[in-house]
Amino acid sequence: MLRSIMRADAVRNLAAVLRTGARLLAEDPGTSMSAIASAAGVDRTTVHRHFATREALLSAVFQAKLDSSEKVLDEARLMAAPVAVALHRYVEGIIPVSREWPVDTRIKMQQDPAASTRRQEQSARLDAFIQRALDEGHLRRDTSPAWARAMLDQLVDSAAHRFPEIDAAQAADLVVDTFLNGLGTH
Amino acid sequence: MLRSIMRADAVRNLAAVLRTGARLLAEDPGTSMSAIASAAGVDRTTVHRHFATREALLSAVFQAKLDSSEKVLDEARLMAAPVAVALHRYVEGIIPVSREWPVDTRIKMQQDPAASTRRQEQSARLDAFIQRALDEGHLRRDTSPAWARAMLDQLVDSAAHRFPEIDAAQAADLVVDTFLNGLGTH
DNA sequence: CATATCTGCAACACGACTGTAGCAGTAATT
DNA sequence: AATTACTGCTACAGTCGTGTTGCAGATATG
Repeated sequence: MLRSIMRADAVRNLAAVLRTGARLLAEDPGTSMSAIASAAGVDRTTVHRHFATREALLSAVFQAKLDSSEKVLDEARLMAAPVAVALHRYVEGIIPVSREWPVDTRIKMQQDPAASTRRQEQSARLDAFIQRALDEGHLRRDTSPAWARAMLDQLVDSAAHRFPEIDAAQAADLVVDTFLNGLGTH
Repeated sequence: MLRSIMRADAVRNLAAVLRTGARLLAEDPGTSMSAIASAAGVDRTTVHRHFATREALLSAVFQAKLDSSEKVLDEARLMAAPVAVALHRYVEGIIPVSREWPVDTRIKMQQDPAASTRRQEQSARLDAFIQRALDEGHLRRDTSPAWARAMLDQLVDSAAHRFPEIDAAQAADLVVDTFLNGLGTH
C-alpha cells in the first residue's frame, strides 16, 4: 500500500477502516466486511479497493499492531535498561497499543507466515527479558519463565481492556505491582 | 432434551457433539455445524435433530459449562469454609471445568438471557467471595475487588489452557501462590 | 481550472452455511 | 423376534458474505 502517492482522503479512509476493523474484529472475529465498512463510514466496495480480500484486511490490522508493539519493545530497552525500569516502561507503552489494536494476535495467524514469524520474534524478545529478570534475581528462583510470561501478558490484557478508564501510567503501576507482589497480605 | 427416554446411543452422540462442539468453538467461534458434526463422527442432519438451530447448540454448550461450574462453586463452600481453603478448592475444581468446556462464556450471550443471568449469578458469588477475602484481611487493603477478580479469572485461564499438562492440584497451588504472592523476590 | 484520483451505488456470480424433508437401513429396547 | 428409536444419505430452498465490474459524481491536487 503506497501511502505516499495516495490522495489524502484515501489515506484517511484507509486508516478509519483499519481502526474500525480492529475494534469490531476484537469484539467478534466473524464480523463481516459490510459491517466494518458501514461502521467506518465507507462503502463496502471501497474497503475491497484497499484490501482485495478479507485476509488482506486482517493481515493489515495485524501488521499495524505489530508495528506499534515493535516500537514499544525498542523504546523499552529491555536488555539494556535496569529490569524494573524496562518492565514498567514496556507495560506503560504496550497498554495503549493493546487498547488501540484490541485484536488477539493468536487467532488465525497460520495463514500469514510473515506476520507469524514477526510475532514470534517479538515474543522471543519478551521471553529473553523475563529470563534476564530471573537471572538477575528480580523473580523468585522457582518461577517458570513460561508462567511468568503468561502472567505478564494476562495482566497487561486485563489492565488494558477490563479497566479502560485507568490511564496507562497508573495501569502500569498496578500491573507491575501485582506481577511482583501479588494481592495477598504479607 | 429428555435424556431419560432417549436411546443410549442417542445420548452418546449428543454428548459427543456437545464436547466436540465446545472444543472446536473454543478454537474458532465461527466453526460450522458440518465441521462439528464430522469431528464428532455423526452426520450434519443428526446434529440438527438434537439442536434445531445453531444458537440452540451454543446454548447447550454454555449450559453444560454452567452446570459444571455451578457444582464447583457449591462444593467450594466459598462463604462457609476458611478463605484459604475455599480459594484453593475452587481453583482446583474450576480448572478441569475450564479445560473440558474451553468456550469463552463472555461471547454472544446477549442472545441467551437465561444463560446470561445464570452466568451473572455465578459471577456474583465469586465477587462476594473476593469481598469476603478482602474483609477478612487476606488481601491487601488497597486491592480493588474488580482487579482481584480479574486476576483470579486470568490465572485460572492461564493454568487451564496455557499449561494443560499440569494437573489440577499442582495448577491450583501455582495459581493461588501467584495470586497472593506474585512472582517477585521479597 | 483541469486533471487524475477516489468514492458511492447498483448489479452480478459464486460459494458456504443453515434449516428442512423423506426414506431406507441400522441399532437398541421389551 | 418384534417394535420403536435413531441414524446416514440425498436433495432442496433460502440466506448471507465475498469478490468483481461499470459508471457517474465527488474530491483532492497541481
